Amino acid sequence: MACALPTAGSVADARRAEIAAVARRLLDSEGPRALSMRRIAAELGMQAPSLYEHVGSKAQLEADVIASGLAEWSSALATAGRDLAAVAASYRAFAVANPALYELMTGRPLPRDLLPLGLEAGAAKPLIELLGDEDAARAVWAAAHGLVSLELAGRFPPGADLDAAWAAMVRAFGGAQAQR
Amino acid sequence: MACALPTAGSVADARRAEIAAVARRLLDSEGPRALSMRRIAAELGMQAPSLYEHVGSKAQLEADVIASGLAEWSSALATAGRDLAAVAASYRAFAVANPALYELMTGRPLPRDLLPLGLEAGAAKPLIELLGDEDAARAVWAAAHGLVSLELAGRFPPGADLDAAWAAMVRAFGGAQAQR
DNA sequence: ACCTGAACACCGTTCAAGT
DNA sequence: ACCTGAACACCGTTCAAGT
Repeated sequence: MACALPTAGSVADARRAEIAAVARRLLDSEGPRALSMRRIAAELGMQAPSLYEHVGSKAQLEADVIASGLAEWSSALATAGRDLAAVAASYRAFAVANPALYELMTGRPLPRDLLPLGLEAGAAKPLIELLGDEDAARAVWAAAHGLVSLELAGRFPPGADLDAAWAAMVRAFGGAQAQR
Repeated sequence: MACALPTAGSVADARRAEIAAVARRLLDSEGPRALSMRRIAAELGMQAPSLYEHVGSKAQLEADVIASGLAEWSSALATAGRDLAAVAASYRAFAVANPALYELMTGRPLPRDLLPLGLEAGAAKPLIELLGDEDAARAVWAAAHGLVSLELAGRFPPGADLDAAWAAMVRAFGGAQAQR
C-alpha cells in the first residue's frame, strides 16, 4: 500500500520526503541513469530493499519527484505574468534549466493515481486563462512542449535558430490570446 | 566497427536487415520492453551475444529501426499533398498507428552518426517547402510533435477534444502558409 | 518500525572457445 | 564467418530474518 486515499500521492513521512529529495538531487547532478533504487539507497547509506519500507515502488518515488517539480514549475510560470511571449520564455527557461526533471515530468504517461489531486489542473489553469480558449491553450502547450522536447533531444539541426522558431510560434498564437 | 564510412548506417548484410525487421515487429506487437537483445535473439533462435556479429550495439540496431521508420514515414507524409491540415492529419495518423515506433524515433536524441546521410533532411524538406519559412516550419513541426507526444503519453485530461486542439493549431499557423 | 542479505528474473556487453 | 556459454556489472523487487 503506497498511500492512503484522501491524500493520494502526498509525501507522508519525513524519510519519504528525504528520499525524494535525494532522488531529485541525483537526477539533476548525474542524469536519469543515476535514478536507480540501488544508487539512491547508497546515497542514504542503506540497501535498496530498505527503500520499500518508505516508498512502495520506484514509480511512486518518481511520482514524488514529479509532484515537487510540478509545484515548483507552476509557481515559476506564475511569475511570468499574462503575456504569451513571457510565459513561453519562462516555460522554455525552466525546461532548459532542469532537463532531466522536465523529461521525467513529460516523457512518460502521467502517473495520475500517484500524484496529489488537483496538482495537474492547477498547473494548467494559468495558460487556459491566458488564452481564453481551452483548445487553443492545449495547442500552445503542445507547441511549447514540442519545441522544448525537440531542443532537449538535440533534434534540431546544429545551425537552427530556436529563438526564431519560438517567435514564430508566439506570433502564430498571438491572435488567439484573450482580450481583456 | 559497426559500419563503413561512405554508407554510414546503411544495413550492410541481409542478416542485419532481418534482425532490424524482427526488432520492428517485436516493437509493434509487444511494445518497447520487448526490444531487448536477449528477446530479439530468442526470436531468431540464437543467443544474445551472437547479435553482435551483425549489429555492433543495441543503439545501432535501434538506429536501423529508426531509419526504416523515417523512410516509411516521410513517404506517408508525401501522399498528403500541399495542404497544412492534411499534412497534420497524416502526421497524427502515422504516430497513432505506430506509437512505439514514433516514441523510438522522437523520444531520444537522434543518433545521427548511425543513420544514413540525408535521411533526416529529406524527411523535413516537404514541411519547409509547404510553410515557406524555415522557422515557421520548425514551430509547426514542434506543435504537431507536441500534440502527438502528449496524446500518446495520455497527458490530456480524459474529456479533452483533441480534434479541436489540432484544428486550433492548424488555424494558428494557417496564415504562415506559403502562397503559390 | 526499520534495516539487511540472499535471491529471482531480468538488462547490455565482452570474451574465450568452439565449428 | 558465425555461434555458444560463462561471466561482469548492472536493474526492480520479494522475502525471511534480524534488531
